[in-house]
This record gives sequence, C-alpha cells and structure tokens, in this order.
Amino acid sequence: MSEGDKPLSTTPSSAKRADARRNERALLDAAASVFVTDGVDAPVRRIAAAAGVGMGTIYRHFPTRADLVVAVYRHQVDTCAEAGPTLLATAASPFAALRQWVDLFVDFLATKHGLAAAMRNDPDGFSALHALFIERLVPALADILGAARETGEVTADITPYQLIRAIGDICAGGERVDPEYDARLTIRLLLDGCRS
Amino acid sequence: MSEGDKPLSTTPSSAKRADARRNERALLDAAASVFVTDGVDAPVRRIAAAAGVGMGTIYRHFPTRADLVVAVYRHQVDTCAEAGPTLLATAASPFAALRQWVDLFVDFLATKHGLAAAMRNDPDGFSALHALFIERLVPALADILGAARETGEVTADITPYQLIRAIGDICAGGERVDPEYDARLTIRLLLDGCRS
DNA sequence: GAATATATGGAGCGCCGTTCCGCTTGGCAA
DNA sequence: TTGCCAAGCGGAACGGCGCTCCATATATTC
Repeated sequence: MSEGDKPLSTTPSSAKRADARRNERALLDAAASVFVTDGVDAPVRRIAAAAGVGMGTIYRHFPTRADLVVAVYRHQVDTCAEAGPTLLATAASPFAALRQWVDLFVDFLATKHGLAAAMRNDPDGFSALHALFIERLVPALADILGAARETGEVTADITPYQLIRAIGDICAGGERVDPEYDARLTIRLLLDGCRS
Repeated sequence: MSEGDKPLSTTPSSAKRADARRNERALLDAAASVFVTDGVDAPVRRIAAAAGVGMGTIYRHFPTRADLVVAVYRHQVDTCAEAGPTLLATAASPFAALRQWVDLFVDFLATKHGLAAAMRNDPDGFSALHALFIERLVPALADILGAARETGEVTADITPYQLIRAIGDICAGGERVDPEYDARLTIRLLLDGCRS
C-alpha cells in the first residue's frame, strides 16, 4: 500500500492517546478486582466486561494474559524484593531473615488464588511473570541466602532459584483449602532441611 | 413404564455385553498410550479417536476423566504401595527405606506428564484419583514414616498425608524440563528437614 | 473544520468438554 | 433359525473458552 516515505512531522508515537491511557488504567483496575474474586484464570471476556471495554482493547494493551498479570502485580513483587535488605538488617540472624522473607513471599502468593498454579500450568504464556520473579525476587533471596551461608546457618547446596521455585510449587499445591494440609509447615521443614 | 415384576430368569445384569467389554479395554489401551504422548490433559476426542469409538462411548464407560486416569494407573499405584514393606525389610534403616520409597513415588509421577499438575488443578474432578492415593499410598508411607520415627530418625511432626502431598506438589512443579531446577533435590532437602 | 493516525469493539473462528437421542447390535427365548 | 429388545453406540449439537481481524469511531494535528 503506502510507500512508507511519509515524513515524521507529527509527534513521534511516543505519547499514547488519552483514551488509550484511560482504558489501560481501567483494565488494570478491573483486572486487579476480578483476579481477587475469580482468580488469575478469570475469562478474558469477564475482565474486558468489568473494564467496560471490548475484546480488541484488552488484547491491544496486554497481548498475553501474563502481561496483564505482571502489570497488576509488579508493585507487590517490588515491595517483597525490597524488604530483603531491611529484614537482613533487623532480624536476629540471617536465617531468621530468611524465614521472615519467605513468609512474606508466601503471603504474597497466598492472596493470589491460582497464581502459582497458573504460572506452572502455562510456563510459556507466563514467561514474562517468570522473568519478573527472576529479575526481582531471585537476587533478593540470593542476598539473604548468601548471608545465611556465611554465618554457617545454611549449608545445603541449593540455589536461590531452586529454593524460590520450590516454595512457589509448594504454595501452588496449598492454595486449595484443605484442613489436612498446611503448605507453611512443608516450607518450614524445607528450610530446616537447608541447615546442616 | 414396567411394573418391575419381571422374574429374573435372564442373567442378572451383572455381566456386561461383549462389545462393551471390548470397547472398555480398547479405551484403556488407547488412553494409556495417549497419556504418554500427550499427557493426562489430552483432549477427550483424541482418546476416543485413538480407541476407534465415539464420544458417547467414552463417557459411558468413564463418566469423568479421573475415572479413566484411575483405571489406567491403578496397577502402578498398587505396585508402588506394595513396595513399602519390602523396602522396610531390606533397607539399611527405616529412613533409608523412606528415601527409597519416595524415589519410587517420584519415578512414578515423573513418567506421567502433567498428572500431579492435573490433580492439583482440578481436585474435584480428580477426587477419585485422590482417593486412590489416600487409600493405597498414604498407609504405605505411614508405615515407613512410623518406623523411621520409632528409631528416632524422623522427629518432625508431619503426617504421611502432608508429606505425600508436598512431594506431589514439588513434582508437579518439576515436571517441566528446566536444567536450573531439580525437584529431587528439593525433596531430598525436605526429607532432611524431617530429621532432627 | 478537515485530515489522518490511532484506538476501539464485537462478530467470528477453532478448540474444548459434555449431553442427548436415534440407530445398531449382542444375546436370549421361542 | 429367527425375532425381539434392552444395552450399547456414535456423533451432531450446545455453550464456553482464547484469540484475531477489520469496519468503525475518536483524539489529535494542522
């Protein structure tokens, strides 16, 4: 069609249109609310309806479900990651800080029905979320784990990535309410297993 | 319709028709083969096609997917459960037997792509499989765990159910190939955490 | 006010699980 | 051997899903 030689006299596409920004915000708010009630597996249609937009709009702003999930939870993930140094400074020992930080992470997962499971079920689709975790959480845990290893509290040869994934998997299984099963107990035992 | 006073001269309905039995066998074989290649989440249509039967037939014999899965794996589950006493008798110690039995269970799960995940994702749908596990595997593990506790090798206050579920969850997460992650290492640490 | 890139919405497609019912067939009685 | 009929069968059909596509509407610029 076009020869594509149009000069760029208009504002370079860096600024989005006002309605586009408004819809993106509406989508984020709606998704956050729907995720709480219906879980992160909520039908795309429902999220679009809650935001009062059409299917096309949601896919334009968030090509994959993971993009939406990442956008919604990025702030909370950051908060969790940033708590690492603080805990390390205030806790009685690095291992205590490790326990507290893991608690924080578990709390985060616990309020996100199906998040951990969804990530596991569709790792490719949620690769962006996976990347966010690697990028923010793994380094935070690495610091704490390293400190605990320096004091000799942790001797097991486990990587931060392995540990955080194990915790995620265990939480994924514990999301379902079951009085017989307590994911936190399993995690406590796992942490104990990391000691000598 | 009928008044129900028909005398029972015919064979009581306990015996199924020959073609029905043939189809059930064909479905079991087809499902076992499809599960290996496509995972336990394989579309129902595909299984029906592989068995050369229609949709109605598969639902007639196995009203839920879990019924089919249970039928396919029951034998392997039994084998795993029955290995418990043998291991306990031959292993160097109850804790060693525990490790070996858990290895067996992990092997079983490892060859069933998506089994553990499927059970977690749809616990209601797979309640029959869940029941099979509780019925066969929990007692087997309980014996080993009890023996290990008697010798003082295991001190943690964990129930057999909790332990087997934790292992299942960890395997569910480790099913995806990922050179960075080794589910067996996590499980080893967890077992270590069960010791003093 | 006109022009145009940008953004929108929802119909439509393909895949899924599951149901339902008209047709087929195995097995028994006569 | 034949006729009968309940047990068994197949697959069309339905509703719900994720995702795409493009005619239409709108914000923005000149």
